[in-house]
This record gives sequence, C-alpha cells and structure tokens, in this order.
Amino acid sequence: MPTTYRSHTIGQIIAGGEDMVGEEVTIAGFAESVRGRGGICFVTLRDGTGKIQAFLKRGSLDDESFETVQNSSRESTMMFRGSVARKRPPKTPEGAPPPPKEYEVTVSAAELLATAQTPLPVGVVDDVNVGLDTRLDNRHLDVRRSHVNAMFILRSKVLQYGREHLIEEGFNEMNSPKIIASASEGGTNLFPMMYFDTPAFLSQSPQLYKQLAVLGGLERVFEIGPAFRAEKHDTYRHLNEFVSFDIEAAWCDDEDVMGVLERMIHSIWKSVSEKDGHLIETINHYRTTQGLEPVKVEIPEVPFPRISYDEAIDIVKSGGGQIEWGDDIESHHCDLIAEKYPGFHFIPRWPMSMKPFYIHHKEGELGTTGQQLSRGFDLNYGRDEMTSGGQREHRVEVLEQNLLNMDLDPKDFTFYTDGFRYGAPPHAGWGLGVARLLMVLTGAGNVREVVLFPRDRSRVTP
RNA sequence: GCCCCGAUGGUGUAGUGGCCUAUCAUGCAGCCCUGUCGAGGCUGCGACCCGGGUUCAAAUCCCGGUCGGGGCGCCA
Repeated sequence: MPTTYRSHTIGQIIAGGEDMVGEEVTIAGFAESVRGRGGICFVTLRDGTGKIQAFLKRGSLDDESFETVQNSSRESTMMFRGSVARKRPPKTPEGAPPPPKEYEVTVSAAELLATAQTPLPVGVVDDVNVGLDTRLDNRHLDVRRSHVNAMFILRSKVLQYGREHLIEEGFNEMNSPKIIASASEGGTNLFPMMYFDTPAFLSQSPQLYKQLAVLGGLERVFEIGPAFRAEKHDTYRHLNEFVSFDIEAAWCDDEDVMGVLERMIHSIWKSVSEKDGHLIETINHYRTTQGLEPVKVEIPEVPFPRISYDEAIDIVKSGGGQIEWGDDIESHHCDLIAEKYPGFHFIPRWPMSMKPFYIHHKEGELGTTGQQLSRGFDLNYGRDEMTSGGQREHRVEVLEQNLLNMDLDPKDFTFYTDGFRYGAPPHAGWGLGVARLLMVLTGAGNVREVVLFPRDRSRVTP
C-alpha cells in the first residue's frame, strides 16, 4: 500500500522489473552507500523489502537537494522521486556470465529525512566482525544487517506457523498473568517485585494458569508469552526472560500432546522450507563469509523417536557416561544420546521424583530400579532441551500428596488446587522455548542471536 | 554458586619486557577521478579498561578493581 512517504516499496519495483520501466515512483529508505563526488551520485537505498540504486545527476534535480544527498552519511534516511530505468550492467571480468538485468531509479527530486551520525557504532555492510556484545548494545543498527534482519523475520514466521497449526488443531489462544502472588511451581528462583503494597513475583511459567483454563472448560489452549527466571546462569541457551510456546489440552495424555508437538514442528519446518527459502539463503550467505556451514531446513520425519528415560540412562552408561538411574540427564550426557539421535527426539517417562508436583503418574509404571515413573517428557534436539511437558495430575488428593512429598505447603496452592475440586478432566501440555527452536532453525550458536533485546544475568538494556 | 579465559582507534584485529612515535582491515575527514556498483587513487584522523606495583625500560610481568566471554550446575 502506498503511504505518505512512498508510492512503492523497493521490493515491488524489483518484482515489477521490466513492466515498471518508465514509471514514476516515490521511494524511501536507508542510504546503504553514497558513491560519487562529481556531477553524478549513486545511492544504494534499502527499505524493509529490498535494495535499489538511485541515480542522481546534477541538473536533473535542484542543486541544493543534489548536494545534500551527495554529502550525506551512510544509513541516513531519504526519499526520492524519479522514474524506474534499466541499470547499466556492471563491468564483469572476461568470460564471466552476464549479470542479471537490474533496475534503478533516475531521481528528479530528493529529500533527506534524517541524518545518520558518523561513524556508525557498528557497520551495516562492513566487512569486519562485530562482537555480540557490541551488536546487542547497538541492536537497532545490528538488525539492519541483512542476515540479522532475516533471522527476526524468520522468528515471526515460526510464531505464525506454530500459531496457525495449533488453531487448526482446535486450540484457542489465551493470556495468563505475569504478576503472580507466589511461586507457581517451586524450584526455580523468581524475581520479586512489589504489587502496590503486596509482595509479588514475575511469573516463571504460565503452567498453572493454562491448567486452570482447561479445568474451566476451555478444553484446548495455547499461549505465546514471556517467562521470567531469576537463575544466575550464563550460557548460550539461557536467558532470564524468554518467550515460551505453551499448550494445554483436556482429555489428553502425554503421548497425545507429544503428537501435537511433533506435528507442529513438522508443520513449521515444512512451511519455512516452502515459503521462506530466501531468508535461509540470506542467513547462509552470511554464514559462508564467516566460514560456517550453511544451515539446511530438513523437514523432520514424524513421529520423532521416543527414547524413554530408562533407555536414555542405558545409552549414556554404554557410551561411558557417569550416570545412575534417578540422576538428571545433563548436557554432557545428552551429547552421548545425540550421537545416536542427532535430531529431534522425545525422552518420556522420567522418574516421578524428578518431576514437578503437577505431573501425573500411573501406579504400577516402574523404572528398571523399581521406582515410580511419571508421565513427564522432554523434547531434545541434539544436546539441547527444547520442551518439557507431560500429562498433568487431575486427582486433587494425589496433587496435594505430591505437594507434601516435595516439601511444599498445599495451603499456598489453594488458588490452584481448588480448581480440581469440582470435576477435572485428565489433561496434558508442554512448554517450548521459542528461541531454542530458532537456534536450531537458523544455526545460531547463542540464544541472544535470535532474541531482539535479550535479558541475561548482566544485561537489562537496551 | 563453581571453574577457566579475555580487555589495543568507531568496529574487528596484530603484538609474549627495549625493534611501539603500536600492525592490518574497515570506518571517518578532505582532495582527485568516475555510469559507479565490494568503485578506484592520494592525503590525513583515530586506540593500549581503571588503580597500584616490579623494572633502567611495561600494551607486554605481578596485585586489586571494573567490564566482558566461555564452560558447569539448573532449566525452556
């Protein structure tokens, strides 16, 4: 749609190609480079849809505008009016194939919208590495870099495809409160805050609220929202504020919602590979310049392998890992499992003793050492955990016993347990780390790459 | 919370006690040239995190601080 500042996007002009030649257009964007100091001047103009060269000739527009543009700095924003023309082909080395036809805008009027200060704290097209920290301090400029831009567009697509898939499977989007009165799960540390005169916390998970929604008859719900954890971790895969993709569904067990999850991931990968190849290409172009392997979007086969906790312990042991039944499967253990299962794989049936109080168990389902198993599961990709989920405990007396077993006071959870006193459907769900999924898709080595303004142990700005 | 590592122009780097008036690239400023296109040519600008110590001599070694990175634990 045309706006006050442009009649066409640059992408439209490029897509129009030959048909656009001679057409009068107004475009606006960032000046990626300004070349030529004599009677002519070339500006590579970039907007959110593409880049095109603007050609300015002294005499074809008023002198003042010409000089303003010619003397302006990279990344300044400007607006040009002119006509679309075929671009003269660049010189190519002998024997090289002729370059594809390109188009430019022959400028008849120009306006500088806002000047960029020099020097830029991080170059948008410069051929130098930039440290992650410098990039994050200047994220507003970093995002102008094409591969970074592509990652965030891809992030939006992933959320869109996931959302579309869940809606198709009958889920309704919900929102849970992020300001809560008490620990929703116990376990991790919460950020304390004051809610007027009442002490409160930032929510670590929508878990209990999703369940209350399902108990309330919403049947199938999902939420895409932030979670906050006051853990002092400092790794490539942890942040203190992160967005999770959460679902909860009535009349389901763990296996049912594992199905939802693998179908959703399959659907996201399929859509990305069908529709967003150009974004992956942009990312790969950059990766190549950095000497990194290009990423491939290989649509994972459904169903994903299921490696039960019992089996996982055996794999780790036979791979030489130090582990006993009942121990958590740590990252270095996951490396051993990932040797056999490098892609997505579920690890179902964890020991009940290791799972939160709200996870369901079936009496008589015992592990190799005779201890009670749960209906909790993880989804891993290689060594990294993407999701944890499970069937939930819907029997209120069992729920209260679980709380006691884990040294929590049922009185603190009446807002939750009361929801189970008036008939509760068996239900199950999971929470998926959006950034972790994107790391897999984009080959990013750090979650901070795929989160616009990450919050970690030492970063609260920008 | 534990372990390891690092800090040099705007950005990314070279540098292992004297060869450092500190390298290279990119950037920035100026000039020249040019339908350029990774434009080109010339000239210039710009840095050793902070504080203390060792030494004839410290970007370099030691101590403390600050900031940052990586790994682990825990988790998504």
